[in-house]
Amino acid sequence: MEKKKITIVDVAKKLGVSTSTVSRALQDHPTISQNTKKLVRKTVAELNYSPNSVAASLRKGKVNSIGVIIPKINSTFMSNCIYGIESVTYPAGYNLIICQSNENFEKEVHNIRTLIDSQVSGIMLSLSNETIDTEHLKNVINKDIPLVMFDRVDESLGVDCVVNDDIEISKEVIVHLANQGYKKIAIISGPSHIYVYKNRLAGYINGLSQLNLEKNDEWIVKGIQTTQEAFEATNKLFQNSNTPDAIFCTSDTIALGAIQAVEKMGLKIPNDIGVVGYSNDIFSEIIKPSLTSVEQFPKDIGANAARIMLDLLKQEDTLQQVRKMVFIKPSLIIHKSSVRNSK
Amino acid sequence: MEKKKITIVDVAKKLGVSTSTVSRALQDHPTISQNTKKLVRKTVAELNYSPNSVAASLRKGKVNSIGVIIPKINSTFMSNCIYGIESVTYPAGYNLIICQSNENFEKEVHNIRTLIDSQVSGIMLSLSNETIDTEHLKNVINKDIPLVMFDRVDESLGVDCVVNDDIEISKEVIVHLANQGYKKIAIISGPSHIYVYKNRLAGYINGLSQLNLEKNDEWIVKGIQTTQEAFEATNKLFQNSNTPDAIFCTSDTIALGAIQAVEKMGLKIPNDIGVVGYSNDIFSEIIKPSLTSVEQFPKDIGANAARIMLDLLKQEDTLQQVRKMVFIKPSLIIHKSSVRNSK
DNA sequence: CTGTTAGCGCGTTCAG
DNA sequence: CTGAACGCGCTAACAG
Repeated sequence: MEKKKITIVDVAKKLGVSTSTVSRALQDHPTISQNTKKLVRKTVAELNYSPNSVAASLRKGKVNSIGVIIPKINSTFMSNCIYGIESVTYPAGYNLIICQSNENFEKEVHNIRTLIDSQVSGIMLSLSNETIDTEHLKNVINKDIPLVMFDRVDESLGVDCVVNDDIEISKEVIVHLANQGYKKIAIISGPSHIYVYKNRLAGYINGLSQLNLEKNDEWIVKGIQTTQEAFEATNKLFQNSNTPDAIFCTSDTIALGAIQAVEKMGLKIPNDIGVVGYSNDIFSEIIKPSLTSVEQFPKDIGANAARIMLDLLKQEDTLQQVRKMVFIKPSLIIHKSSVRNSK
Repeated sequence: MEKKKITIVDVAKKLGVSTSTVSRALQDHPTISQNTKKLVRKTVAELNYSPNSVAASLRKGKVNSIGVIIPKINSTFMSNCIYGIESVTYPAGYNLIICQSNENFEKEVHNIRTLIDSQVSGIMLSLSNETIDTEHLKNVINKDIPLVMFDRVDESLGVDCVVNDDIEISKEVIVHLANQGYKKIAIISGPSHIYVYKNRLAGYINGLSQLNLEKNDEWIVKGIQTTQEAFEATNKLFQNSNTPDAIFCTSDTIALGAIQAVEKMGLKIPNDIGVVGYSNDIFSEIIKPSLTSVEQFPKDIGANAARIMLDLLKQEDTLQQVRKMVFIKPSLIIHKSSVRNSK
């Protein structure tokens, strides 16, 4: 029971017109009479014809899809980036082909190849953790395929990027803590080869300098990822003779471990120790004391990256060599963990 | 500065062979000599040629992508479904074209149209909240495009479905509460036209009957979605003369509102009132008391749905009329909110 | 083992 | 306002 695919030819035959007439009618071409258009639409509906966009793409040499490569889709941050991207690309008539690198370099390279072969109009990318070599991206650039990076970017490639303004907001965290009377601020951060952690640390150091606060290498802990690691790191932090009175944690996961350790030591948050997290997970408000945290705007990051992509897609011919770097400013959500009752 | 696209013709010319030889070599066709294959690969690399898969698709009448339509990508549940889908489809060589309906019926219909036009090999779908009419899906079925539904499904369409075993686990929730000595169990649930809530409610009623527990229409609250609504609903629940001693909330969002209301009334969880949530959000463990909740396995749902899709894609010709309904059993994660110190 | 030929379904000149 | 004819880039008969 083979079902024959109905093509534009079938529509044309049934109506006794040429295929070009049908094609034009479907695209609302101005030189086709209203009457013919109506007839065509009617026949299309009757035959339940759907245009083959693969054929159209081949003919036009253009595909209406944008490829997106992200490390993992099942993270709040990334899925919200996609959400933001889609909110911009959908109204513009583009489909999204979404690929995961799974933090794997080989897969990222493979994804790039597939997207190039699929003739996507452009590629939006957030790098995998493993990616150091970017030869595969140079290939994209060579082929003149518009490329926009977001969040996990490589600035050195000279492509448009959209990122969190991690440095600025981290400075702001320090200012906030200083305003609350904390003077000895430690940081527990993630691996420094990752773009975002590097910047959060930079903002911290920057903030300390600006406010002339004490800087102490023992108060700078890097490479922490899990709550458990953060718990241990915090304990170690308080084994020094000179102990901090506040901790800036560059993720909420880290903050959770820090809080557990601090409470176990019998110290009170926020009066003895101030704690600030990063990413404003759902639980920040719910835990006690509620956690001051940095809220990011992944939807805006995605939407901005998508807007740049659409611009790139429009100009295309005019090879203006402008390069954009967009910084999305996160906000500091102040809760109880960093607000002293009496300063 | 037009960059000329290099095609298979360019490769063939440079090598002095025919295009078919190149085509076959690239597909590792058995009748091509090893030597020619090596030569072709070399030339392909030199010219930086990438095959145009749009043209190949048109020729073959087959596209190696699967369309996925979900209500919203930025939910833990859905993004994990996608993760599960991708983990199965990627190794099989398929791309995912992901569309969001945004809980909007019109957009869902539009998405379906786009995917059909794109000639996707198959469509995987989780319905929008708004969707009641399923004419657009009948169109997919008519065109013999493999269709698999997951989570938010419509059983009446006769297509393969993968869902949570909501009924079973909800019964289990009731059994657990009964074991803890709760006898007057209320339910606060979402809109009943949504598949999952309908089933959770069914499981609840089923469980009560099975255990011969008191049934009371005043203890059945439907149509609740936000924490705020749950807060109010809980208050109302306790204005009756006959008040419950446990509440089964069919989402953690609802549970949060219920807990707030109960605590405000001065009742103690779990001794006065037991509370169970659904979905085991990250915060369930963190809040105090920690929340007993149902953990779902979205990755498994996605992976199973994807496996069915691949099967469908393989058989295709053999029109076996088998229909599958796969139930993924969630687990009950028992925390403090439902475990009485003294029964 | 390789070349020749035809055509997938559509959009777009160029003629009327 | 409409039709005829060509070709986008590739694969798959059919022939050698």
